[in-house]
This record gives sequence, structure tokens and C-alpha cells, in this order.
Amino acid sequence: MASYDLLNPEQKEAVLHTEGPLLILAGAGSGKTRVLTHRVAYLIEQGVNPYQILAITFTNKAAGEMRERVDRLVGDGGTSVWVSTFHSTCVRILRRFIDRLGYDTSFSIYDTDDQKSVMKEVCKRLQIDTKIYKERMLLSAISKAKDELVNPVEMQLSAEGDYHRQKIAAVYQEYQTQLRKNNALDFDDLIMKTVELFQNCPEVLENYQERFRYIMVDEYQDTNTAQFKLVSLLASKYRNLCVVGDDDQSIYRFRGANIGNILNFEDVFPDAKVIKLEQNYRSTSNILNAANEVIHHNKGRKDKRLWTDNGEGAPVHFRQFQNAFEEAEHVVGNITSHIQKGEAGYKDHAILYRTNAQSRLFEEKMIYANIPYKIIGGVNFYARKEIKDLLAYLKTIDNGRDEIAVRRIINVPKRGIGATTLTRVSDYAGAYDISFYDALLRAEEIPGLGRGSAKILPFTVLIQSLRAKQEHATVTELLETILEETGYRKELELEGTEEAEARLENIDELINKVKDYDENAEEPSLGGFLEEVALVADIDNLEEDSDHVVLMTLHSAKGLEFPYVYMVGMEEGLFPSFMSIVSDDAAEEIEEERRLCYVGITRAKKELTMTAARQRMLRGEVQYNTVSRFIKEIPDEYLENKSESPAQRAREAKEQRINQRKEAQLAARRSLRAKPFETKQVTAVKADKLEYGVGDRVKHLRFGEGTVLEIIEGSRDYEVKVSFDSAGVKKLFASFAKLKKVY
DNA sequence: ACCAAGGGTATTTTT
DNA sequence: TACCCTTGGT
Repeated sequence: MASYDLLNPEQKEAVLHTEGPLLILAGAGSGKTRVLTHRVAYLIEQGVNPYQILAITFTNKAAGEMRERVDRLVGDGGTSVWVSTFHSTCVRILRRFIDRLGYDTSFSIYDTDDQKSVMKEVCKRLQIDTKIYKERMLLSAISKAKDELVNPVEMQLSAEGDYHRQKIAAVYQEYQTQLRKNNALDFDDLIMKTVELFQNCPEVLENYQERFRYIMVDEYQDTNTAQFKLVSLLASKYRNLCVVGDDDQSIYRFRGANIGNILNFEDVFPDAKVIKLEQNYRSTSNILNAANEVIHHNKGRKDKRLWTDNGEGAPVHFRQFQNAFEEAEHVVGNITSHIQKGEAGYKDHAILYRTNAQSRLFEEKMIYANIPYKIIGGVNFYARKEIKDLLAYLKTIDNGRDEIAVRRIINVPKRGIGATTLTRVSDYAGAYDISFYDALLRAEEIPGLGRGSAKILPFTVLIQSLRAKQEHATVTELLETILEETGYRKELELEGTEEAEARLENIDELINKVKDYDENAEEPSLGGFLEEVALVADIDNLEEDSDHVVLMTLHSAKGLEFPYVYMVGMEEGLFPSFMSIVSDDAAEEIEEERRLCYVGITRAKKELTMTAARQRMLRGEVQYNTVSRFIKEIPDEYLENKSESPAQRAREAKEQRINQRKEAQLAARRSLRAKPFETKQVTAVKADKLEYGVGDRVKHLRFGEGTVLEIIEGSRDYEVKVSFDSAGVKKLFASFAKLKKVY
């Protein structure tokens, strides 16, 4: 039984208001997750079946956290509450019912990389001049349309008389055709197709309306039109829709987020109850006041002002440096001194920047200073070449219609199959209206292939045998077989370069993740694994318990908090970004940047340091930037500006610094070369010793209780053989299986 | 079919 | 600066 006494009056009100539409305007750090989880607990206490509660978040990390907190609060009863992201919710629904829209339920999910490949093909087919219509731009136009639930036909109609837009509509049309041919959906499709499904199949919608009688949406300010539609359809029957958000933290306009969803909630649901959470439990009042002042410069927001009864704390620090090197040096030095004084651990620090490119300098300095760090974002783990290659093999096994996947790996490792051969196969597939892979199976019949068909044969034989194997093998076994049979691993090993070494490490990491999946998923399957992998963001991998400094963009930082926060690159042209300043609707865009700034400031619990550089290298050019307007929006009473004047600065002996810098760069480069891809994250760590021994009773998440039969100590992990009461004898890896001793 | 080199171009944020 | 794509050579 959860206790509600520790909630403040507004929080309590939000928890107790269970029926009808509810808008919770939750300021930064006002305890919204707490409210949401307690609300779930309360609903269950009131006799609501947990199975009928749906909580939607944006990231897997947020979902995981909520899941954990719900479990802790309500115990086993909470496990059937459906907590997941928009995208995975939609995938789960589509996997059941998308056949009604003419897709196969084993559809692939395409990431931006795959989308680009499709778009290339589309442009070739339609003979689009990619000098004028850039693939990137076409894709973003399509994405925008999907966010707004506009289909190709509608776009075509609305483009009447506009040649340019008509062209885009034609591309959109063909792009969808290609996706369907590949039995694939892109990210935006996941939402849009689900909405389509609901609109076309009332009985399916009804089914889910009945199921989800209580719906909660987190980060509501970031929903786009399609997501809003999805939620309103689901909630339209029982109307128990609770949305939580903060219009001041709406930072995904570029991705289609419609701030109107939160600003107009009360218009759409006139009977909505509105509750504001304005007490902040996170930051000092200096930090909070600075945030309030900055965001106050925005128009068209819901009026609110956060307050706290935490102490005043230190003023917000601001320093401007001569260049980006010194900026990085200062930040890293500052962190080091906190550590040395024993004031804080590495993990208490976060460095936040506007663009991913800024991470590099900090990374170099960290390596030099021997500070453990983790970079979030940049190239997603699953977007790396070697990982994508291996996933493409798995996808090919799983979904024979995914041409992008097949094409990706048909000549990796090299099988001597080139462009000409592929075109012939593709033409043949088109002529007989079969999939690309099926055409490969008939390689001998394809005219003009000649010796090409002999080269194709080993590939199809391999895939066919893997498909056969899939029936009874785990994903781990499949992956290992691929690595061996294709010679992929061997090739990298023979290469012997540091880069190949890094790739091999990444592959090991992938194997770890697969093992983890095989052993912990409810019902492990190849399709299930691919699905899980398709929807992870880098932020999802942030582990709270390991001790390192975190570097990430301001966007990724939303929802997190750190005692010490550094907001770097506070310069006009960088933050706010150049694009936003020169944009056609600069007013709107700058407001979005300001909200981003607000998000950054409110991440800090104890101390906030903002820095800028007069000079910095940007895309190969030296830029001279002035201090960001956002700094100027913070009144002096909350801000301590310790920037040195240029004159003072000039007097300083530069020599020493320059030397130091060179040295540092050298060292950094040396170790950067050793690991060209960010710090390796090892998810599987061999425990020093296990808490259980042979003969002990243990409990496994999926298999239930059992008795330990045998423990084999391997070099990297313990292999534990357990006889489960109901699931039989299993061999498990200790670091993944998370066995708990039962007393 | 494969590779290396060079030119051109982009750069904001990401589920 | 760094990547991507085209080009041209073998």
C-alpha cells in the first residue's frame, strides 16, 4: 500500500483525480514522475485492473524508470500495467493488426540510414535531380507530413498548382510504395499507421479503448499531431486521459512536436481539470530564479513561476574564455578539483552543449586528465557500420522482403557481387513481381547474370541454412553462426588495425546485448530482438550507478538532473543557433532555443556553470562569437560573471598554456586513436563472487525458482547451470541472468 | 569489381 | 573539419 502523505497538496490532488481529462502542468523538478507513479498505485488501490492502465513516455529510459518505480510502489500487481514509449506501443499494436492495412506483421523498422537508402532508390526511379531536391530535404518533408497525418494523396491534392510540392508528393508516394515493397515502416509510420489502423478498423480501436481505460502521457508538450490523435482516439471512449507536461520544456518542434497540444488542451477537453505543480525540489533558488528570468522572455506560455524552499545556493557562474580549448580546460579543471576535494563523484557532473560536435574537445581533455566519462548521443551504437551489417543479416533471416537489409550485406564480406549483378536481379524481381531475395533464390534463371549466379549461390545457401536454424536456435547462436560462417569476424581480426579492433569490441558488445536479451526477455525471438533494438535511443543506455562524467546535448539532458552542470558554448550563433537566428520565423525558433536553455539550467541541483568562448573552430572555420543573449537575460543578482577583460587577458603569459595544450592534444589524440569510438561500455561485468553457490535456491525473472546445479568459472563470466522447478534445466550467464538467492 | 583520391558540401537538436 | 559521393584508374 502506497502512502500519499509525503505529497504536497497539488501533487496529492493530481493523484486523487482519477476520472476524466486531467492536465498536469509540471514545472521542472516538481516531482511529476512521483505523481505519475503514485497515481498508478492509487488507481490500483481503487480497484482498477492494472492491465487497464497505459502510461506512455518518449524514451525507453523514462519508461524503464517509471516501470521500476511503479513496481517498487505497488509490488507484483504493477507488472501488468502497460508502460512504454509511443513507438513501442505502436509496434506492439501493429504487430498484431497491421495485416489489416496490407502489411505483413513481421515488418521491419527502418532507421534514418535505411530511409536514406530507400530515398536514393526512389530518386533514381523517378529521375529526381538530387542537386535540386536533396534527399535529406525530401525525407524531412515526408517526415513532417507524417507527423501531421498527411498521406501522399492528400499532399498531392493540397499541392495543386505548386510544382515543387507536387514533386515532393510524387516522391512521397513512391517512397511509401518502396517501403511497402520491403514490408518496412519508418519511425513516423509507426505512429501514423497505428492511427490509420484505428480509423479504418473500428473494432480494433474499440478493443484497445476497452483495454486502456486509464491513459497517462508523460512529456506531453513534445507530442506531435499524430501522437495527439493516437491518444485522443484511445481515450475517446472512457475519457480518462491524464497528460503531464511543461510547455516551457517543449524542445522538439523540429521533430513535429506541437506545443498547441498542451496549450490548447483545455479547448479540446473543456471539462479538463488543470493542476499546476510549481514547487521545485531539485535546484537552489539562485538556479531556479535564473531559469525563471530566462524563460520569462518567451511569449505565449502558460503563466507559472517555479519556487523552492531549498537554500539560495551559489550564484550561477559565468565565464567567457579566449577560445574553446580554454573553455574545455576550465571545465575539466573544475571537475577535477571537485573530485580532489572529495566534494563529489564524477557522476555528479554533466557537460551540456548545443551540438554534438562540441563534445570532442571535452573528450580530449578528459582523456588527458584521466577522467572517466561517457558521451551520450552522436552515432547511435546500433547505427555503427559493423552493428548494422550484423543486424542486416538478422533482418534478412527474419523478413525476406527487406531489400535494404539484403542489399547491405550481399557483398559484405566481399563475395564479388557488384552493381551490375544487383541491377539485373532487381530488374528480374520487378518483372516477375517477386521480392529481391526471392529473385536471388532463382539466380540461375536470371538472364545475363552469367557467372554472377555462382557467386550468389553461397550467399543464399547461407541465409537458407540460417533460416532453418532459426527454428530452434537462440539469437545468440544465430549471431555467432553469422560471425563464423561469413568470415566477418575473421576478416576484422586479420585486418589488425586499431579501428578493426574497436569494431570487434563493438561486436562483442552486441553479443552481450543479445545474450542479455535471450536470457531476460519474456519470450525471446529474433523478431522480438530486432524490434527492441530498432527503438533504442542512446540515452537509454545511461547507467546511473557507474561513476563517470556525462557529456551530452541539451536535448538529451531533458528529464535528467545533476548536482553540477556545465552549459558550454553559450554564444550567439551557437546557442541560440545560427539557423534559428536567421530563420524565417526567428521569433518562434529563438523561443524554442530559449526553452532549451531553460531545460539546461533546470538540470542543475547545486551548481550551474555557463561558459563561452570568444573564438572557436566551427566546420573548419574560425568563428568569433559574442556572449549568448540568454546569459544577458539572467540578472546580475543571480549571476557571477568572472570573465576577464580582453586587456587583462592579453597580459597573461600564453606560452605556458600553448605548450600545455599541445601536449594535451597529443596525449588525447594518442588515446583517441586507440578507441575511435566513444568509451566502451561493458554491460556484462563479471562479478567478483556470486551470492549463491551450488545447491542454493535462486530466483530468475522469467524462469522462476530453481536449484543451482553447477557453476563454471569462465574468464569473462560465470556460467551457472540451474534446474528450474517449472522451466527445466538451463545454462545461464551470471552477469545477465541476474539470479537472486532465495532464502 | 574494387580501390584511392579528390572535390564538393554541410552542419541543430532525435524517437 | 569531416564526411560523402563521384570519379578515374587498375
